[in-house]
Amino acid sequence: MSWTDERIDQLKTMWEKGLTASQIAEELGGVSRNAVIGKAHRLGLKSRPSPVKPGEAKPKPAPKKEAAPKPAKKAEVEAPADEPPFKTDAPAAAAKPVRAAPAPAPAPTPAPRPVEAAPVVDEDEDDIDDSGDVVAAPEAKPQPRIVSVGPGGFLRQGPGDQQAPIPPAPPRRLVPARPSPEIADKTSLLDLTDRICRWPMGHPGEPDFHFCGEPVNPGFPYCVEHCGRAYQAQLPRGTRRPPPPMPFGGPRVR
DNA sequence: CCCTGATTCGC
DNA sequence: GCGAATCAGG
Repeated sequence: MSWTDERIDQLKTMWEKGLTASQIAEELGGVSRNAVIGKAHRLGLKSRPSPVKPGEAKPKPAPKKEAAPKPAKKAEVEAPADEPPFKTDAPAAAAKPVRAAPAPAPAPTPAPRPVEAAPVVDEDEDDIDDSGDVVAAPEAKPQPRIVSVGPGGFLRQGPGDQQAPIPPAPPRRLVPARPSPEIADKTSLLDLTDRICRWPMGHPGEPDFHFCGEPVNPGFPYCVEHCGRAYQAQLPRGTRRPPPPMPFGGPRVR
């Protein structure tokens, strides 16, 4: 896998959202946790609480690379005696750049409590459907853990991932298993071109995962509607409009 | 042990 | 530029 612009963008988004490198790697697929971290650093986005002690000296541990079947090593030339070696242990205040600020005051980035997207309310049938078969709510889906981040930065998580507050008693009817005839002509990964919107609908692995498929907003990878979602400016709190409704199988605006 | 991110360094 | 190997803390 290579780092396409899209993947880089996803990486950035997820990284900034505080997802772990593992989660990001898993989400992106085809890359390892290390790859994600490495890329993140190369991109310049770093930081985030690292377990490694920052203030401690970093004695370069002898590179125990066992894999050194390479006889031809580049000659390591020590710096000539241009400069008299400073006493490395001397309190040279200006001798070396101080790298560990004593008061880093770790950015109090409280894991940005991802707000669970408002449940998709399907109220078009309301009180009907009480005829005959009772649709037992599946309740606990074996879904392991799903964390997806759309290009807009919205973050969605699996059920068991967070949110203790789910006390509201489960309604008797959750999802009336519907055949979903509208998912017949979904846009699959293979259908993607440069001219059709590649905004993900649903999540990889789910049976109805597909892409938007609308004609793109010229110059962008998404249609006009999803460009609005992807390139939102962070509005100040309060001014923010609540919920771009998740248009899963929803209204094709246009 | 598991997890995490940081760093190094051969490719 | 990439990422496995390695390090190091929790």
